[in-house]
Amino acid sequence: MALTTSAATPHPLQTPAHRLEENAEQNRREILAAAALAFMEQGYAATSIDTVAIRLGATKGRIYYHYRSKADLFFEVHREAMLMNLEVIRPIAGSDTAAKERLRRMALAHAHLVMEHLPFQRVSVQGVEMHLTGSTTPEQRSTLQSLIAMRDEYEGFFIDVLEAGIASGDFRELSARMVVKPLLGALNWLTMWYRPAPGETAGMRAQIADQHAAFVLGGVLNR
Amino acid sequence: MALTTSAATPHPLQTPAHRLEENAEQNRREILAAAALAFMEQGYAATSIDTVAIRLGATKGRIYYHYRSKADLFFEVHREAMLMNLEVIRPIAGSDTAAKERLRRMALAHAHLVMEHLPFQRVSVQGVEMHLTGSTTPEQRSTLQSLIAMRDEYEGFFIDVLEAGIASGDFRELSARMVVKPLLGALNWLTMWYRPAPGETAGMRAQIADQHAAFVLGGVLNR
DNA sequence: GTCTATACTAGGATAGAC
DNA sequence: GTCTATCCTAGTATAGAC
Repeated sequence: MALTTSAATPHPLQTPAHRLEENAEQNRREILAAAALAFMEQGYAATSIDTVAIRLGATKGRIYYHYRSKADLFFEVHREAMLMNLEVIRPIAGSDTAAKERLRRMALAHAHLVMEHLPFQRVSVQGVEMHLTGSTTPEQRSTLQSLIAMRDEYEGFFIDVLEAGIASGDFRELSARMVVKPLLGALNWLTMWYRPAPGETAGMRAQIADQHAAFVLGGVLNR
Repeated sequence: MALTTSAATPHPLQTPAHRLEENAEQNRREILAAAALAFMEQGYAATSIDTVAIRLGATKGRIYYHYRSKADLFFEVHREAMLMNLEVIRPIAGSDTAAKERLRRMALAHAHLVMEHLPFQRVSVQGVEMHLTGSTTPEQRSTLQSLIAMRDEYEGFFIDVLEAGIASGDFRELSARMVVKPLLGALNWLTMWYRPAPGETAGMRAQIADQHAAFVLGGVLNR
């Protein structure tokens, strides 16, 4: 091995800036994924930074260099999950389709999101129950607010399609704000029991997603 | 105040044995209720025995006298919740009613159970996600097994009525084992968002329960 | 039966070496 | 940028007084 070549982390002067940022970005994503996995398996409170680090084949130091605190790490995982979901659902919610079909597609997409990004989605559900109210810094509180705003926006997409369907007579005359809870609850419950089977195919996930979409659609349909 | 009268805890020789046991039983129930509340608000891992004790206006000593460990305390709360649910649902599930109506009543009852015993039910949901697999003693593992058995029995009641409805053609041709997940998920999601409003009436809860029962019934109905 | 005092450990977070 | 070493608090659990 040549003594003059750089270590794993190249010297800034030898590397274009954007390349560096890519690496840093990649690094952070790797940490987030490991954290999401740990939070899914043990829950936020029971997860130690050490176990996340070990998962990465590293030590605390690496994590604390990139994230101020365990709470911040959790928030980043949560934000990542919300951004992902909004990005997928927003175009479907905004599409010019009958409420019935639109809701079916949204439910289908959400079920797929949950199954295919399970660790992040599990964290996102833990975020709902999050009990960080006491010990958070004012800075973290504002982060928490923005996460809640994203969640509200997301729920809003479903409320909108429900109201459209009620107005058109496709759906029963129900309270959209109320029924959106069991609707998303049925889908999010996947995070509680679904774990990918060893040799699972996309077809098996599609079947689960179909069943769930049919279930929640039936739940609001007029007959 | 007479000097000869007993303190809060009377001497055994002055009190009939069954009376003593009632007091002990009452004492444990009080601890369980405080623990359930704390576990609901902060989650199992983030709850300290100290905070449960403070809630009781007592100290750790009182709790550790009655329960060996925090895990045992959690298990007792969980068991209490499961016993409660089984007791309510079993007779409905066993009643000689058409599947459609039977499921509606079971869903209604479950929704009411969740709302009216929220702390215990929230713990029961936390139990599903429970990650105690590593650090439990063999004794605790067997307790955990019995809790899982109760949960399976409970879920079984819903699977049975679903299969009856499929056989009779009232429900769609779906996999009962699969659809029971979003069904109970929709109802259990109540533990995530429902909190009794300050001056809440039984009528308001009945309305929520009705909406939920209608939703899950619609989810499986044939059309 | 409940309290106070205390032993003991895990884990969040930081400092400084490399 | 990551590691090692360390500080420090919080919290489980127990012992012994009352």
